[in-house]
Amino acid sequence: MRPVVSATPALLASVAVGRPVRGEFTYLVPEALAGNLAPGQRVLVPFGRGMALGFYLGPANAPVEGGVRLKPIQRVLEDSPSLPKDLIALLRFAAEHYRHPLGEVIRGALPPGLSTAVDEKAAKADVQHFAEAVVTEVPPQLNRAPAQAAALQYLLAVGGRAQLEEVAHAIPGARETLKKLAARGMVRLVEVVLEPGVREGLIQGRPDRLTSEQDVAVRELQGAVDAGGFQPYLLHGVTGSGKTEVYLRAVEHALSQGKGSLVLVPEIALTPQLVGRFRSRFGGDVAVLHSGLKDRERLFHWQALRKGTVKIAVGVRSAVFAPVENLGLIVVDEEHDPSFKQDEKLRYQARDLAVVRGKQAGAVVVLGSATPALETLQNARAGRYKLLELKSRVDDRPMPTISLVDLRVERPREGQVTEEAPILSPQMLQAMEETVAKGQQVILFLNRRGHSTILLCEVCGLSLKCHDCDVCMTHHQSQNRVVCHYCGVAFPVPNSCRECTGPLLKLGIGTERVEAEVSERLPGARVARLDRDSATSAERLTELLASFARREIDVLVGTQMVAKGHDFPGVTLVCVVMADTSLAIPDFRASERTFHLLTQVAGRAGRGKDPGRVLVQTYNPDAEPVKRMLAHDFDGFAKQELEWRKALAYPPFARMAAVRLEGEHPEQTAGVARFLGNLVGRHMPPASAGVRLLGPALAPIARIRGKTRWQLLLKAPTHAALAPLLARLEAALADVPSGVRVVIDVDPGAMM
DNA sequence: AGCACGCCGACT
DNA sequence: GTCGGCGTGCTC
Repeated sequence: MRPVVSATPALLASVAVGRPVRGEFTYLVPEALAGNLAPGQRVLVPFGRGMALGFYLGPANAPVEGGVRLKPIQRVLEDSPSLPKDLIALLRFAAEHYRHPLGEVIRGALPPGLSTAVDEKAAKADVQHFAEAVVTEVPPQLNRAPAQAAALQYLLAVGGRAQLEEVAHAIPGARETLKKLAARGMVRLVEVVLEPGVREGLIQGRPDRLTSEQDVAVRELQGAVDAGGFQPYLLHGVTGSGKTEVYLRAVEHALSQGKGSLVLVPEIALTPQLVGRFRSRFGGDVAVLHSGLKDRERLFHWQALRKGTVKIAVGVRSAVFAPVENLGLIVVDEEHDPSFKQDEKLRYQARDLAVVRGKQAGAVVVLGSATPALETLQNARAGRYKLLELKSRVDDRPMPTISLVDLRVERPREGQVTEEAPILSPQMLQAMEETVAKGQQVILFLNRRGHSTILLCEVCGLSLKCHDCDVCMTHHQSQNRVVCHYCGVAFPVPNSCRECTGPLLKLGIGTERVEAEVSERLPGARVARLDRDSATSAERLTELLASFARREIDVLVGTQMVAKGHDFPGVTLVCVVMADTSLAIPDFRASERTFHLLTQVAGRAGRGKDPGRVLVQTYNPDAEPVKRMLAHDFDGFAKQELEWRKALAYPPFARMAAVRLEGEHPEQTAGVARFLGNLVGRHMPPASAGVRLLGPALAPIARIRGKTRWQLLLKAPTHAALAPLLARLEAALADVPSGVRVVIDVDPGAMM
């Protein structure tokens, strides 16, 4: 019997609108479009007063309740969907899990060229202009043309070839000058039409021998790629054990099987070597995605990946949404790194989404680290991830020897509190002297910017604090200012106490002060500093790193920027100026962070032919992370830390969420806080569900820019137990006055 | 996010 | 009497 066909119901479409509104919207499908819609397509829809960019998600089955007047889809903006199916699934998951409007999530994942309501446009190929020197030295006939001489000089200094843009940046007006030089035949101007990813790349050999551990890991991964399907791995390899080569081989293998790969790294600027190795190994088959890309380049890479002409994407956390076709492999390098967490808009953890994406796409996922996040380690222990270990370094290089300097005993100088309390113990100074004398390099690590971190009145004992935030102002000598590291406000250094005009003591050390002291105590050494203040731009950062790699610097003083995956073979000594700084932070991950940081920075030592040595100054030699790091005992540390976390039900044994609010008017903010606090109280799941409030209900945690910030912390055994409560809260946010900003942060990373 | 609606102060 | 301040609320 034929089913009764009722009068043709209007075709309905479910559309996510690229505006910060929750939910999906239902639109009528005009007859003309009926056959032309595919999920993932960008469409133009009437929304409110005007038009909005929308994303067609699929047919809508039920018309919405209540008498809403449905509007028709206005237009389809592209023939084939920008969004592949598997990405839609991932974005849906992210929107739901991290409680963010789907339309916004989708829009945020697209390159700028596709995130506005305009018709599809193909990205134009990128053209780069190069200048190449034809001569090898500045000829005398340029004596009377200083500008041309300077431009040519620059070109020769950088190896005879540079991008026009770069020269023009260094020497204003160089574009014209170089044209004149070209007319004289001294330089050649070359136009290079770039294929995706083909950039300057050093050709670096593919080592033909792997360590036996690397070999085991590579074979395992290749097998998993061949088998197809989801399989997550934890690649736990000590620093210098050659994890990158394992990634490269796995990606190579996936490529040979026609499968695409996605490689996530914490920060491109800090990992130029890794990017360089991918480029030189795979050339035009790699798209490198980072925040420095111009809109056009971003669009270009997106489309190249979408079409499948480029099969490998290397990028920062947002690249987890890159449209890699036929995805076979996902790599997350330094998976423990906190920069995989996005802290605004969609508050996602890219490492976690990478695993979800792998599951949805049926891909192999490799999370690699020398010091895995405890979450990841627990997943491996529970058998959810397969464990691959690299316990020895490549070329049989020994692990660096680590020793402690107990600052309670070894006072750097006779230790009265003075304005210029010294920082470097005799042992550390001596080690540095020896190292520099041998022509080797030193890294000095201190996780604090500035000169001194506290300005304390000698008479009344008050310390200088930010007017708006409850934190001490840090003295930055180079700018001759005091700066609030919380809100960024800065003003000239006061020469006396605000309250009683007493003299100010400068206490608490930062990298600036360390740099000054090293320069003073090691007069012959070339000293530089690497932190957010000195590396003002990405170029400046690359420049500093390159200069250190070229051994133009003997001692590099820096914050965590120096700790990440750099490979400087000349570094044989790593000094930790004070291991205790990150331990005092009131965060349940403080200990883990400290261990990670210390291990990462120690791993910079001895990556060349000479053995490495690490010296750690501390006031707290019994602190667990310090003690365990000394013994290279990650497993012992992790075991202890996991037991503690389990006993107190912290992640990875529980899920957490923070509800944070911030408002202009204290009373209004407090009112909203009480309102939300009550709401949570009223809708708290039964005790059996295990959802708990952490600490005092809603408590003010900080002041920033004069606004009080409140926070409510929730802990639950599973995400499923937490989600309904969050949904409840989210629904109530509609009633919150606009003067108060509320953010729900699921699994809030380091916040406590 | 836009972009309205809406109810109180300084202007022709 | 009206222009316009931005608080509040809605968008298929």
